[in-house]
Amino acid sequence: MSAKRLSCEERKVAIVKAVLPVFARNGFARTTTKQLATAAGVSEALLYKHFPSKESLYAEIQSYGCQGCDPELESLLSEGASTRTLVQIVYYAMRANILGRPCDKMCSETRHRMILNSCLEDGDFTRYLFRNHFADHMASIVACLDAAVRVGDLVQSPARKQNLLLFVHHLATMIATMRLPKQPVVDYAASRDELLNQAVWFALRGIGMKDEAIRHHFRPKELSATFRDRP
Amino acid sequence: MSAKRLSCEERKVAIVKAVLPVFARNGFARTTTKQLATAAGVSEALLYKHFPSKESLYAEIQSYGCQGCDPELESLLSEGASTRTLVQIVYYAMRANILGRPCDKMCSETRHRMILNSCLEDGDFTRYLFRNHFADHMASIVACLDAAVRVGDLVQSPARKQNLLLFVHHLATMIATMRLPKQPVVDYAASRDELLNQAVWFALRGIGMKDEAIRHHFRPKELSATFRDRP
DNA sequence: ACGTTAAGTAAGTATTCACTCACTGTCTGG
DNA sequence: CCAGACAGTGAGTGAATACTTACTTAACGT
Repeated sequence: MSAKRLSCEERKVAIVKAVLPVFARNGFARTTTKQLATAAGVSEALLYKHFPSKESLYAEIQSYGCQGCDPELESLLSEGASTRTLVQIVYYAMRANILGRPCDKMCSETRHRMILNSCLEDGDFTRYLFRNHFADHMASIVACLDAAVRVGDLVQSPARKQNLLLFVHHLATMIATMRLPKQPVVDYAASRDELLNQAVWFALRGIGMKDEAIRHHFRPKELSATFRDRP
Repeated sequence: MSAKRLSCEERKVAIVKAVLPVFARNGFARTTTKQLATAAGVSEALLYKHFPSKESLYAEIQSYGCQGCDPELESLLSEGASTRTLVQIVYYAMRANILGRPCDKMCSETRHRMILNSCLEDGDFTRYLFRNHFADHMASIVACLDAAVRVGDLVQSPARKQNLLLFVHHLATMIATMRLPKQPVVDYAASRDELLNQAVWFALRGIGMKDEAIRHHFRPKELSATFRDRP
């Protein structure tokens, strides 16, 4: 084997990166340390030089997976609370799950597998992800909801605002889940783009947006172009 | 050990029943044949008398898990296509996932774990479940949508009708998924009943039901009583 | 140049796991 | 009552796997 010599930290990062998709694809128990070593291009022994156990390596990839930056979402949120922003956020969330994020540290599939694996186990990874990535933005998005209500684009809901947003996220996640196996689980009889549009409509109506407002602000083609063009 | 002597078929069924929740909880790879034997109250050797391999036993529990009858849903569907029926079905689907089905061969948690495990693997189980349990009823539920549109309770949706129903199901499934770990993944800041109501509102709005119609047909307390009272 | 440090590995070991075999006890039909 | 069929088990086996040990080699400061 004989890997190119790297510094301790470089090697650690290299291992984590290489190992992440393998763990995500097979789950913890089905992944052997040999597979991990091969994927990282090093010997098993070296794995154990850097990580005391398979478990700790798994923990490492989980925390690595958590520290995702989401520049697109950030810039969306900075645009100020409005119906328009709200629509863009819902579209973006749905798109990230159905079409995949364009520039992402780990691919969407890997992320989904980790989320589901986590929910089947202790839930730590997913909980952390929600607390950090979701909770932070929650306030800004709720502000959008309020703004939309104020201008009459949104009808108040009996549901807690935060839960409405969770529901949107849940829907997106589950659609992605259905596409995880090689042969998709359900047939939506629609292209990815069509499915995306259908899901966004459902979500926007679900949070209480009026049809006129949806039709006015949700222009699939423009939005699609907006996100494709970003770096 | 020495289990009570049963006929071949009885023992087979007994093993499958006993083993199902264990597989569901730990997933395939993390479950050992020893655990399975202990759960079934027999020796590992006997397991192998009845099933040629661990894999085949897993396959067996999957097909066993698929053949679920749903008498409540059946009776709902037989009531004729109407907005009222539609609301009841959405409520029932959501309730079954959030509160659990009252009388079920396997508990809701087991079912969810199997669904997710399946999506992370080949998807066969979940696909089969959709094809058999969902597709059969799909036509009747779509008829309800049509009926609701006809009487003006529902606004037509840009989304395929079947997909609207899938979206409802997805939401329900994901809410249940969040509750799988001992410590729930997200905090909805609501009791189960409140959450159920919030999710039903979201879903009904999502499929395009007008607020007046929802308020008119969705009476949580009555519905709750209806389903609690059934045998 | 050279000694120290640390990255890296080949070849293990102990254990666990899926699966087997040779055997025992018990029901049943004649 | 007994012979044979069959439910059931204890005690394995070989393969795989998580982890270790004893060693090699590249890098670098002085």
